[in-house]
Amino acid sequence: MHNQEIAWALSEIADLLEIQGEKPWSWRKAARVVEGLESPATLLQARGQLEKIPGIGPAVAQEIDQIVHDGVSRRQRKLRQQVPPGLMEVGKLPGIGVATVQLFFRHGFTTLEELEEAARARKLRRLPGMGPKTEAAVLRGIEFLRRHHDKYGIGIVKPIAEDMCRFLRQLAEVQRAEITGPLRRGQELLTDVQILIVANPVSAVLQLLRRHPSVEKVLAEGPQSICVANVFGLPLWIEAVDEADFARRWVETTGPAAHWQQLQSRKSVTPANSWSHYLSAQENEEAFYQSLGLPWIPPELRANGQEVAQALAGQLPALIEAGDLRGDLHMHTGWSDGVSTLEEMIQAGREQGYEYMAITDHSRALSVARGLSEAKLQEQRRLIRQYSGRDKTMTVLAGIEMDILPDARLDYPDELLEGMDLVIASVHTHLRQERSKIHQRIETALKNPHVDILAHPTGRLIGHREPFDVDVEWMLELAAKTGTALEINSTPDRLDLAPAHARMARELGIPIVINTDAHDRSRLGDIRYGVTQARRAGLEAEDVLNTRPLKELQAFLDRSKG
DNA sequence: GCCGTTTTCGGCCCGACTGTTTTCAGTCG
Repeated sequence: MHNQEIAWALSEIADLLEIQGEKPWSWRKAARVVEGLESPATLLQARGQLEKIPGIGPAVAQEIDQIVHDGVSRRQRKLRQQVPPGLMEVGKLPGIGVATVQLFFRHGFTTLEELEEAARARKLRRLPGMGPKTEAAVLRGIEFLRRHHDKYGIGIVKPIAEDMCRFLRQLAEVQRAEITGPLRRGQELLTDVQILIVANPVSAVLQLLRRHPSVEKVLAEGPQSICVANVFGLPLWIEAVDEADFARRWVETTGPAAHWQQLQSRKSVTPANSWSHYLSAQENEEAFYQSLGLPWIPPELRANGQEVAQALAGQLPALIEAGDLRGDLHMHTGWSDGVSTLEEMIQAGREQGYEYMAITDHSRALSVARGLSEAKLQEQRRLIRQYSGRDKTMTVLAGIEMDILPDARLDYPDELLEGMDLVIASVHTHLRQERSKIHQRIETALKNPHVDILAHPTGRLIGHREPFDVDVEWMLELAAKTGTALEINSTPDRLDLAPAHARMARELGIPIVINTDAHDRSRLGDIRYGVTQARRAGLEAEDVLNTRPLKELQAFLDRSKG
């Protein structure tokens, strides 16, 4: 069982307890701790070492025992019975907290449907503490949730799919197992996992899958395929194909439909009668595309079919790869709201094989995140430079993720910023300001000569929160003028800039950086999601600032300070 | 529920805005 699955179970317990009026601090903390564990919690559980982890006491440890053993704990089952299932959904509405959920519950509203009906009938505004605005917000929120219904973020889906592929590959009956479908194209939100296998005998593999410990139930089944749901209801499709047909089916299932249709229309230009011949003969994608007179098109570029014309014209970009990155320029430590220590983060950066990295904790205004006072920041900077000086193989930059304040001022004075190796500016608060105010804030940051990078430029949280009200084209044009770099944030919930915007940024010649924003050393690996995002935007290594050698990066950072 | 003491009980990230109210509870990051 994946640590993430255990963390979700603990979070669910926390949510359920909270709705019942309890204060489940330790359950939330335990969830966060388990999520960030280096080694599998199942292993620690088997060795009886769970309780040794700070944040996990006897009660939580016992809970994890049961979750690992049975998939759910007794407490979870009991709590689920006590709380109407629809209420959990209600709690996800933006602007609706526990207290309001409880209020709704007391007045007999336990599902989104009931709430929607009441809101439309203008009855919700009559509840104590409610008004027309909240009523409208509830309707907007319901619409938002509907749009993201049954969708899972790539950060959740990909590890599950990879675990399943690993499991399949180590079976003697399986010759090949590959992720396919929208996940392979790097889509941000997904409804399922699709895996293509070559196996013999197929029936033995399907039989095994039915009894796989992560499988909660079988949703559909045929002679060549099976669809199972894991404990969190995520459907996994596993389809077996003949080895000779693998490449064709892999391309077809990777999709999307428009890309496949374009390929089919190429049948006429390939040698006579060869379509079916090539289709069955090819076992790898390169050969398959070649048979259609095309170079191989990376999955991230497969879209509306225009990429086929681009490929024909020999204009496919040489997409950036994870190995091109020489450093990560945005991460947190325990000095602010990170989990790992400064030393641990630096060590983790070393293990990533980076040439350089930047420590960028939060600034003082973000008190929730224990943002650093000026004195603390200077103390940290001193420490970082000590570490960096000791290591000849990797440079650690002393940076800061500085808040852009609600009144469009920056959180630190220029004199302090000037002394930092790297300055990131971010909007974290007052996200619902009107556009003119948001623009004013972004303008201040971009125009400041000490600001090197604007982080998560639109503030979106995929599936949770819309971007703040910003005219992205306006922002990109300004960034191009000021020469400020824009970030592709690799946190799977953010992936901000979105590919379309990153593409525009590239066209405008804006330096782009791919960062993790890791709050935990184990999350430095999330950089791959940012790279996927960059590939979907058609970015090449040279478009990305942190693929460049330290000297060139340094030249960029010093550009405005001379 | 967990932790760490000023060690067996109290604190648990905290300040400001929003939408509702006429002084504040609730939400958010």
